[in-house]
Amino acid sequence: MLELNYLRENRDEAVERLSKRCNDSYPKLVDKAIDLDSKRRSLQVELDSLLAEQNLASKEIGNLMQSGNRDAAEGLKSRVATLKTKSQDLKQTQNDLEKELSDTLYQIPNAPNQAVPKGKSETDNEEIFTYGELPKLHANAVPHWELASKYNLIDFELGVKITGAGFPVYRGKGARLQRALITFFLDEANKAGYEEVIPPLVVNEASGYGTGQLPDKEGQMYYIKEDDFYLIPTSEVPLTNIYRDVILKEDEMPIKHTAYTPCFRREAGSYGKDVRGLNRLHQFDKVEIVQIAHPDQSYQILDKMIDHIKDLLEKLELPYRILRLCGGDLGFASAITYDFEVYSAAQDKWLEVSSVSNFETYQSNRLKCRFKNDEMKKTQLVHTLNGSALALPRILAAILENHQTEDGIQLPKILHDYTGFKTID
RNA sequence: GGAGAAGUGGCAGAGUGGUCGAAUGCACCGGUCUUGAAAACCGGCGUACCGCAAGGUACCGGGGGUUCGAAUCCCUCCUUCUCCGCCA
Repeated sequence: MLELNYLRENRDEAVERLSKRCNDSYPKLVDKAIDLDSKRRSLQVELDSLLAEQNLASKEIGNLMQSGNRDAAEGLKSRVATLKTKSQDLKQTQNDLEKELSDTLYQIPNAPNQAVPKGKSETDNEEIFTYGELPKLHANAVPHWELASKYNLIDFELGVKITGAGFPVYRGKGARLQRALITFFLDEANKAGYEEVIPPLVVNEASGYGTGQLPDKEGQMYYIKEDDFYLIPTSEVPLTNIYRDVILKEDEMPIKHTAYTPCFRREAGSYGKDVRGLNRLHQFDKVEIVQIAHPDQSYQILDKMIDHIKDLLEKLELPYRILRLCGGDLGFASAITYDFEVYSAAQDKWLEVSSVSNFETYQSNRLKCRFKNDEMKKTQLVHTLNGSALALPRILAAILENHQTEDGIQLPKILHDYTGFKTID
């Protein structure tokens, strides 16, 4: 969530930045939060002095008891009892205020960075970079789900039988290609200095709140009722939560982690178009990169993460474009997001394969992930960033579709050593 | 799953109702000494909120309760360890 200090001291700037999201309700929420906070603070002052008086009186009672002055002690006791009733009342009011304040803060998304274009929907996203020629396919080219079945790479129906729609079964060269891509992505991340992690695929409620999936995206996660656990929708959740309630040393940063994990998403409400084949699944594989960064460095780091992903896509010989998301399309917790889309030729579609974001202090504020600032001698919130590098299914779809020939699928050179085969035919 | 024990500052470890935000040791930071280092000695050394400051308030696994007063007593949840059972 946004920092109260920031809202208090830069109210107009916050409202201005939030306006990029094109939602009228935010200024009101900001003012409500500021108002609740100031009430809470003045209440705190009142409560503190009341408690100070109680504490003092209690010590005095102790002294009186020891010196055998019972009557005086009893007198003070009743005085304290009055104070206590009052302070308990105040405490209750304060708890209510705090609850209302945090509810309000949870409803305010991150304030977009200055570079984020104002806009309502994906049509307002800004294309900032393109790479590669759009491939010209042969006359009989088909979409990936047909290729998958033709070459026996993925069995969608079998997945329906075992589980349900959106849980494909990869097999044969399909499974091996998938594994090769995972290894390739992890190797590249390792080379770039990311420490590899194998995290839990199931997280508790606190972790869900830490990275901002809860409370707003509750319905998007699979939930295990008996244990109050959630299946991860992305490894961002366990990776970033490693640093929940942690105070780092300044020279430990930036911290860089990568992980391959399956990701689980209910995708409630997105049935219908765009769900064919690998385009949208309930379970999919992803390699993620995450950084915990010094606030002064996070935007440089964001650029490096972008370069890392560009490099992956270019090595895979896939045409792609980078979009800077407009305010309306920006994720709730993000200050700025770049989406990478590859061109999937047979569908004639751009498919999102990566999303790189700087969350600034929005997540770290919830996570309470801070560092000791050596100069200022203060603890300060870190910046968190993450990006997909990369999401597997759509990459697989694009590889199959773009590299198909009359005689089979020619794999990009970089993968040959990883797969052990060059073509699928 | 059954039985028992325990959770205190970065770590170790005291503290069983009052002056305890918490002894002590180690680690860490600053200083003295030294050509330099080590050792020794001196000082500092949790987080958050309010305050110009002095200072105040909260926090001893989480939550709740008893009491004028709780790290200390009670309830509950979580976690860890030991033993038994089960199992990859």
